[in-house]
Amino acid sequence: MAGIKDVARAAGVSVSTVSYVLSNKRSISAETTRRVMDAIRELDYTPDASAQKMRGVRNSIIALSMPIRGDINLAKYNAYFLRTAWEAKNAGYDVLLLTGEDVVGDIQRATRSNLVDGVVLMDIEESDERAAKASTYAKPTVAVGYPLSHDGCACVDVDFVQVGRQAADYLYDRGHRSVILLRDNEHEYERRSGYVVLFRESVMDRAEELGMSVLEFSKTDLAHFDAVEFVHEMFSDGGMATAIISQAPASVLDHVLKELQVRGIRVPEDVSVLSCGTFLEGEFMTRPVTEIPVMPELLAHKAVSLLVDSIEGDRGIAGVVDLVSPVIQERGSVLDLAAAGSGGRVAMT
Amino acid sequence: MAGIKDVARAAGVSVSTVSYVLSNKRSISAETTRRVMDAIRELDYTPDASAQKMRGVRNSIIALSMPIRGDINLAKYNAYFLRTAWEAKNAGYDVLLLTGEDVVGDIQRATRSNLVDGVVLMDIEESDERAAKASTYAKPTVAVGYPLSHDGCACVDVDFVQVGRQAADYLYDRGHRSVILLRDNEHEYERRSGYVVLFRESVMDRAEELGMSVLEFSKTDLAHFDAVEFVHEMFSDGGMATAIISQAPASVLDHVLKELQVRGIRVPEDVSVLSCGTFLEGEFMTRPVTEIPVMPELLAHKAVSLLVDSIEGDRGIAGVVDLVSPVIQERGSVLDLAAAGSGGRVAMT
DNA sequence: TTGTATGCGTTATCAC
DNA sequence: GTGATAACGCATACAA
Repeated sequence: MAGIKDVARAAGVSVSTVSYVLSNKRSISAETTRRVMDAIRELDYTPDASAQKMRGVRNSIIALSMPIRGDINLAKYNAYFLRTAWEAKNAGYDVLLLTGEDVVGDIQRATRSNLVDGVVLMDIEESDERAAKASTYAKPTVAVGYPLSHDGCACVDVDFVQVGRQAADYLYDRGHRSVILLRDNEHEYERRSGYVVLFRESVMDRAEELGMSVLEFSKTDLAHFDAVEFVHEMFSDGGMATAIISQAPASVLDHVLKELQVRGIRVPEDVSVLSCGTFLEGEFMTRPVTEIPVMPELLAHKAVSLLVDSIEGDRGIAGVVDLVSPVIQERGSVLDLAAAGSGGRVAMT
Repeated sequence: MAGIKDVARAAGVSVSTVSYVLSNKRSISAETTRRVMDAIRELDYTPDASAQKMRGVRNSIIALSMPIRGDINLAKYNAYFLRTAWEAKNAGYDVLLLTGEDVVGDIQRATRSNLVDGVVLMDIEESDERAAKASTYAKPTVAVGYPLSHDGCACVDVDFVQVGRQAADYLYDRGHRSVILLRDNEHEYERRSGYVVLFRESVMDRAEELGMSVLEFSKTDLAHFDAVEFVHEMFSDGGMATAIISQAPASVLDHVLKELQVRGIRVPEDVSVLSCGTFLEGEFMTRPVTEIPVMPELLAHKAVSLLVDSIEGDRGIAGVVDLVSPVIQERGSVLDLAAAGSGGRVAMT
């Protein structure tokens, strides 16, 4: 490959002139500029990235750590991953993928060797080793998620406590006094209670404050979930519940919708459905479901912005936490009992 | 960050000694080695990647170009993408993601600036600009796919001509003389005829040689596909066909399976189904379908191996084409008419 | 407006 | 077995 010296020779100038033409850091005569640019084109010259970096020029590469687990939800995963990659590129950064086994080691290596300028941690669990060891990384780090230990990095996540409150309030305001909570599968509860558990507790607390009864149903392991049993249990138990708050994956929820349909139970006329902490967009659903979704685009944007700010402003972001307020996505699967009861026909929200 | 000089000072040796301790390129006394290693640990020293690269040490980074199109099939996509990332890491390489708009420019920049050691092109179309311009990249390049112009890069793909022949032969050998070809959607035909069209032509050619009749059905655009119409048309047209060769996405094929089920048409007793060029593993199917799949793992492995060989052996691979032979995946959806007709009960394959 | 010289952190050559 | 130092390609302070 042609180097800056070759360009200089071809253009009949010194190397510094070539460098300055490229960086615009001092004025160069039009004639010289032209000759240099011609030589650059002629030789297909591209500055060597390593040499530039050694002179303190930024890499513009961020590491994206995304462990490949067996049980990931691809749709949700991609929503985060693709969007983060997009945001990074949009901010002028390339993305170095870190998917290895030795996650922490890889990140340490990539940051300490100055390979990357910053790190984004994806698919965060409650006890996330990557986040816990963030202070050992040599570059600013942002976690998309809210792990327990996060001293060394910034965190960006949906405020799941608010999601819980909002879910309870939303149903209460529409006249619901008895609901069923279809929990995420137990595996998730064990692993990433970070948000799964926060949400549950928040729902329960708020419901108690409001005097709303909540029945929990938790046998939602994807492989063994039995929608028939769920619907049966739900309606046999006094049949009090007027709404389902679902925290389960789209496929599980859809099984429930199908079973309801089979049994002639209408949504939302006979039972309302509200999905929380999910990302139903793009999933196939028997019918649209009102949801308080996680926000991949927003979180990805915030994470990358925060990181880039830190990189370019040389500001530390360790310990920063940005919890974004949930936004309900109405899709007509929740009935307003108050309105419906007060005369007119069913009022969808 | 601590540099090699700091380590040298801390260990009371010269920088070259430190370097040699790390590289094992000359014998160092045990005592010196110990002192140096201690200092390295003490200072958390990691060599600077750029400085190393300037001295000719390889980066161990490969670029992975994967354009994010709106209509990608995520499951299939991920199978390729994740596997390629895995293979790369396994070969000791990090992966730099290139998802931008200006694909060719990005690859040129990344290769010419020595940012990466090689390039893998994913999701190749028939007329793929990235592949066509591969000779302008400064590093070896492998395309996973088989584009028309590929002078500058190596190509790795399934041999779709063989897939077509094999599909025809497979059904013919089992007594089928009249089949329906459920084509991939027209959009794919326009865009990536690279393999979609190759396959179709091969099926048609081979069928003609064998004297097997093939009826084409092509209204398979995901959004508008009408399984009811398809099944109706299929069985109203004289009802000759005993098998379906499907080139359609999993979701489309599954609609067909469901419709067949609804109409009481059994698979494979009443009609056989063979899916080609798909990747049904992991997709939800009403019933298992015998398939001649694309081979993400194998192709990813071949692509990365080829690339790494080229990088580490400094061998050129431009123009190399590796077309792998298809392997049929039997899942009992094709009936052996010959065996079934010759006495015994249905023989599944 | 342009050229010369230095140094970034490392590896490898040469000297001891 | 170990140390001093040139060179990698570039950006910039300093000269002119």
